[in-house]
Amino acid sequence: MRASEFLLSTLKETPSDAEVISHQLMLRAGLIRRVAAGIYNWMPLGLRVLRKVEQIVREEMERAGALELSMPVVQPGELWQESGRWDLYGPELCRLEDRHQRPFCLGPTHEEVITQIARSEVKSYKQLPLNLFQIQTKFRDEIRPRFGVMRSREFIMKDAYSFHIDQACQEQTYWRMHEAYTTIFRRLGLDFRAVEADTGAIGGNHSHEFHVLATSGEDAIAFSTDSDYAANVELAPAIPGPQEEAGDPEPLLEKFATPDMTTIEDLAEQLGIPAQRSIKTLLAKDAQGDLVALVVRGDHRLNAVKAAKLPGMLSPLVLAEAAEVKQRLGAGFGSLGPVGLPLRVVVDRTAASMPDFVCGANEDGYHLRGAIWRRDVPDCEVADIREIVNGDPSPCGHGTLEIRRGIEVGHIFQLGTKYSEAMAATVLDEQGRSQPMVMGCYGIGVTRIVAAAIEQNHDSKGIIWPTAMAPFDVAIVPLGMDKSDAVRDATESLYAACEAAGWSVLMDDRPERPGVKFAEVELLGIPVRVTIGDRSLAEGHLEITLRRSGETDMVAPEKATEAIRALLANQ
RNA sequence: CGGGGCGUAGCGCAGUCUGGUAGCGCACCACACUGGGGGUGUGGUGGUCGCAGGUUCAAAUCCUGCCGUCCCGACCA
Repeated sequence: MRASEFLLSTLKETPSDAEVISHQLMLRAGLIRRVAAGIYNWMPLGLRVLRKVEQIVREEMERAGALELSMPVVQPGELWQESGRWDLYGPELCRLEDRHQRPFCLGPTHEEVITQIARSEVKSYKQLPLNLFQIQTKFRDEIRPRFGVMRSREFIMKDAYSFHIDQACQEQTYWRMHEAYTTIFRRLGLDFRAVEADTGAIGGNHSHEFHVLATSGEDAIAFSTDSDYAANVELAPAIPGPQEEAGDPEPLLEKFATPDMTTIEDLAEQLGIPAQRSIKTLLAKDAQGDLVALVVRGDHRLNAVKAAKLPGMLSPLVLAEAAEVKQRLGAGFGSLGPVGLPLRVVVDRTAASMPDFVCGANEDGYHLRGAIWRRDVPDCEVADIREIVNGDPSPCGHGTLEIRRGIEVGHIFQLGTKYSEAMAATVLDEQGRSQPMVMGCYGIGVTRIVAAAIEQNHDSKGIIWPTAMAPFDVAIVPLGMDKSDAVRDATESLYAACEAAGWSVLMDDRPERPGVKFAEVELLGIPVRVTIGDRSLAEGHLEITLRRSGETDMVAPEKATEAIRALLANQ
């Protein structure tokens, strides 16, 4: 590709409405342009990247035995009513009517359509298992689209759905997809982790999210320093440290005045009580609307996902209102404690291992010290309800947990028979009995991958593409091409040689100054740059510069393609 | 959905408080110089000042309504 024939729409300045680095760089490099909130054009340069990602995803899905198909973006409301999601999905589902006032929606996902396909095409267990995928535009009317294509309303997703006669077969495909995803992200050249995730409302034995690690990620994930264990922090079990020795003699329970102190920080700052020596008591509602006390150590946070899974609790977790607490218990939020509390009390395992503790006295302006679980709160339940923190022992038994941030780019889970039952997608088994098909579902955020890759791979000059995703493999930057026949000849012959070698090449044949060309190639993040100028040509070589390291090699023109091949293979 | 910010040329912004009929930098076009890191000069193109209504002799500026867009928040006691 000659730059003079391409649409390079780079910006020197950062658009003011872009906050995160990937969004800024995607706009500056001219990969995308905004059309409306959360809706973007993919410009020629950006589309090249997108297509590369899609192609790798497609190849690995096919290698793993999945078949590509294409389902519509516009879907009949009827199908969604059948699955029950027409009423459940909420305003994220963009609904519309056709000219006959029939309900339709823009597909935020395709379970309904795929299930309809399966029930009409698959009649026998002999046709199973079946794994179908598409790379398709989705629309989710997000409350708050943000971060460019990272959380946009219209986006491209690879979604695959598998159908099975039983759970065991589904598990096999599940792990095959796990492997395929691992290969995909490795081929893309991304630093990623597969992490155990919440199986959510649908259930199933497993669910894994694939995260690209980046400090700007929206999700927190925990992983072991010494093993492959990794989990979403929502899910990772919090293991108490070694049990502390009880004081001897046992401390006495003692009430003391704490005027205007209603937070753990107040106690720490004003009375010097370390947060690790106090506990905090939160109140949530159970399914009957009764209050339940949830207790964690002062320096820990409640994990709402874990707490919601306690027997009898509302899910998602609902915390109590201040007014109700005041009325029921006669004390404000900041003065609560488990001692003598006439409620069900659930204590986090780590808090329960404290030999004694400081807590609210259930009376405004007072706290208790010297409280001991066994003696003062004999009827409490103990459970894992806190958020893990850096340095917690790993649940796998090896090493400690480290928390890092990630961008979710893939998610695989087990659907069971939720949709096949709702939509009567059944097959006959070996005994001739009708069975709902067991389903799995596997998604990859294709457009999000592009942004995530930039979050992870950039510097002050711009994007640094992993080679597999780069819009061009090689940039040829001739200097003074219009003035020098030597430069022109060397450039044209290298261009032809690179094309012949099968690389995609951007040849900057524009009459721009060198600084402009260099800055642009660096902003675009093309992995290898070949600079051709009279100066170095006179000394018998071309300059080959790597985007990532900035290193430059001097190479004889006839050895150039060989050198480029080696560099591309190494990137 | 709640709170806040912003809307003036393709991009970044000033001008708004204190009303007088629109400006700067970048980009773009032409020419000249320059020619290995976003160069210099001269001359240009481009704007219903988000939209609608109101106040006024006069509105980018004041008032009202609407729209768009971005950010923050939506469990921590």
